[in-house]
Amino acid sequence: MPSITRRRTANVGRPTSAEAEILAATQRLLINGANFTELGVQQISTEAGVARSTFYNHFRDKVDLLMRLATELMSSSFDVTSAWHPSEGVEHLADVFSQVMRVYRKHAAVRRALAEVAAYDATVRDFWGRELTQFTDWTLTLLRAEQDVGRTPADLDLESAVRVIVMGGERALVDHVTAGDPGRDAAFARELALTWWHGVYRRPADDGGAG
Amino acid sequence: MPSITRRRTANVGRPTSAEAEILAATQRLLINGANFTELGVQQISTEAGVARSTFYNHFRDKVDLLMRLATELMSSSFDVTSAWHPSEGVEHLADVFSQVMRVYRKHAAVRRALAEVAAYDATVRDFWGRELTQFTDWTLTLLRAEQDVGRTPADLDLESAVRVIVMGGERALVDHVTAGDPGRDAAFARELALTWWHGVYRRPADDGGAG
DNA sequence: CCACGTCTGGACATTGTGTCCGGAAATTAC
DNA sequence: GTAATTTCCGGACACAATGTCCAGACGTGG
Repeated sequence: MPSITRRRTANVGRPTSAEAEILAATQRLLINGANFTELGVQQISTEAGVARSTFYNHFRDKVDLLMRLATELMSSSFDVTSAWHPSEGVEHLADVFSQVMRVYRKHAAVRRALAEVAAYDATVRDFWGRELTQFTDWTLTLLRAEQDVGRTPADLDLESAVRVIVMGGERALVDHVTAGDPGRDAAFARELALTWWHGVYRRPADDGGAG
Repeated sequence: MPSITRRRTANVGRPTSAEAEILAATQRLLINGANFTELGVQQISTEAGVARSTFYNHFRDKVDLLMRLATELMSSSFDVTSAWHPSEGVEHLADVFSQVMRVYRKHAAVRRALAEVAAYDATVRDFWGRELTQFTDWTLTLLRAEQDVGRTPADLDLESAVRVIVMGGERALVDHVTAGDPGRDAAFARELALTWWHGVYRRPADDGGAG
């Protein structure tokens, strides 16, 4: 893959140029349930009301387009999550998950596309992986601290626990958002929070130190 | 997609025909780390020492090939799992997960390919979904029974819990197998078992009713 | 030897990708 | 207003991969 290049030169003077049109069109198509992989450059261009060649004036290829969409849209759900701390208790954690779920629902289409392409494209996979690394690192730090203070069992296998929480959690969340009943978002968030909480602390609901 | 058709006519008379050759070659390529999506019919045929047209004599397309590989190889890890019952306790559950992990490691390549294609192909996604449905149903039944007997908290949201366990667990498992240290399979299995156990029962390690 | 089924190798139509270019159109600079 | 610059259009091109089709080679069993 060549370098990034192709930075717009005088985009400033033209607010809604073809570029924005293409990004919007792609989102529209994705939201309508289109499958990113079998979405041709032609279709995207047509939907955007733009010549196919124009697409290539702005994007190296479909993957480039997807990444741009992602960075543009993905108001990191990480910010929401990382604000939480065990001292705030389980119920608060459930609230956090609820918020994350809202973010997921909002950007569901793009996230679906990301997951889809990540399965077979290394570039996107790495990008996505980097995104998840934030969570992994954060969780690891948090769990280690809890363990040091003796709140979490000493025999907890940190690496495995983090994997179960981050990878597993992400997957369950996506599955709920794509297949579950939106009316039960809160219930799901609570269940997820409680499962992690008790799973990791391995004891009854002693509100996490109520402190 | 057309119907299933294409059943071998006189396969019996020739044990190791092109068909087996192709299946084996594909596995070889996958195990060597090849990406199923960017694996051309030409490459597969060449690797199998067979003409490209021969490929189409046996498989409708690449997806067909993948499904055949899958059903042939996937000695359901379900059998292993479904043999377990809560009365056997957590540690036994960890053993079960260890066994499942062995199955996963063995068929890792094909499973990776399945996950990959499932991301963008409906046929494979459905197939894969059906596979997971077994687990979902089983877990649901089990949890409901536990809840009826009052061993599991009444406020447990069944549907969500199942999602967290099955989808999340599968993902974490795959992640561990592909990215984790094989030497720590047991540790991971145990962590997974303990997290589910305590997460679902929400109380300390009262060995699950000890029978 | 003949019939049958399989394998071969190549031709073919089709679809999608990414590149390139000449000219139209619009924007900016002068 | 005119010239220069940039973008967009639309179409041509080369290239790669799919899936279909067929004529002929090959080998086995009757």
